[in-house]
Amino acid sequence: MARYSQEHKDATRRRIIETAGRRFKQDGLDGSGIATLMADAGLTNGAFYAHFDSKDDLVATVVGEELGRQAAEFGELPPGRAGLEAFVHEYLSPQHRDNPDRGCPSAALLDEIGRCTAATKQAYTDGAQAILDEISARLAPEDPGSARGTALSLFTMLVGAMQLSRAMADKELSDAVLAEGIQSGLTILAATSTS
Amino acid sequence: MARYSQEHKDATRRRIIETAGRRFKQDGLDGSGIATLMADAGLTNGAFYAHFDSKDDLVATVVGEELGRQAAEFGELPPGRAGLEAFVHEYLSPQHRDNPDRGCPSAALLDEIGRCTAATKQAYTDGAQAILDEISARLAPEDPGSARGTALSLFTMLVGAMQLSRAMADKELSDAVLAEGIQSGLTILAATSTS
DNA sequence: TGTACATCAGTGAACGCGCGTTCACTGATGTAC
DNA sequence: TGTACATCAGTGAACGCGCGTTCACTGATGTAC
Repeated sequence: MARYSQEHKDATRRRIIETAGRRFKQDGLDGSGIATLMADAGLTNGAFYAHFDSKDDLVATVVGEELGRQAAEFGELPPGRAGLEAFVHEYLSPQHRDNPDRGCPSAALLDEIGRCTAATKQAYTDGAQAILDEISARLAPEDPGSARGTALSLFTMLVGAMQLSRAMADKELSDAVLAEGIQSGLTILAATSTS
Repeated sequence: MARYSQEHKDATRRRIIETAGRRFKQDGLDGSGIATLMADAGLTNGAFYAHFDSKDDLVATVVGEELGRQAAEFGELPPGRAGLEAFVHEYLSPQHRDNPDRGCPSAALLDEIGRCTAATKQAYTDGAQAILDEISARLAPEDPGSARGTALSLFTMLVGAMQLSRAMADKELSDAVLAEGIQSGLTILAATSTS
């Protein structure tokens, strides 16, 4: 089976990227091998190198794709500040906690990204800036730059709280982390609502 | 060389734990093999199993030890709320960012801990509660329970900000994340200073 | 329109390597007599 | 006090395994004539 059209190759590449995104977020960057990942995508290991130079190349691509998607998803939220409140509730939900494969790449992978290649860190950096831009623009539409600090505070708190809730051995404690995180998130939003 | 005293065995075990703590925080839990780690501790791979049942056992032990040490270190800070301000500054310093092996285990490993065995998550949970207790007690000495939410907000924001600063490809951006994180941390502390 | 050829995505076995773990062995020390 | 023995932390080679990567090959399709 071979010699397909460019659209077919693009579709296969996209399928690998999306499968890898799910697996990486579920099992970690080191916890997902190429062979398993390709089998998940309905292919064999050898085909991988028709699409990517190396695993590092895939990681950088996936990280860029995941963060770009997350930034774009802000467009689906209710407009303005209300959208951020909805985001806080969705982000710190049990569904998000229990399904990392469909969730935030930062919550699943951020400490590992700090140990990755320069290309991966660059892809992450670009994507994170886009996300912080989205948050800032909703906090202070007339002067987004002034809300950078608040946006960063909200984002890092959410990421830390989700990681913490996933690390809790006890479900009640984990739920409490989510609930208190939501309160903190809304407080951070409220603290700037008059500006 | 063998048949040493109990103190010798305890010292060796401690040396393995401390070497592993540094390596795990530097290269990740999956990025540090037993053989390399034991060589770092001045031993050969086989000796490992005279001290631990498995790598999972070591990970759980190290996570517990690291968090316990971090909780204990709050005792070295200036008393009261001023100690928390000092903690925020130290935590979000370039030295901490650039030396993960000597730094916070949560900043280095939290998303990986969420994928570990129940024993490791339990060790993390216990240690994290001790840390949150230390922070709460300084925020509201007369009623620590009331400051739980603020303590959690501060801790998760610091962890998220440190991970983010380490993931930035650009040094200036990384420095900006630290600086804005410090402002956010002090704001969180200030918001509860009247209660 | 029909035929010969070039392309290249995908196959699947194989590469060397490091992983976590096992195991027969060593030999300095503590204990028993 | 001197001797024989048991202990067990540590050694280092080996185990099977999965890793990332390579490679000779396949065969359906697009292109050239």
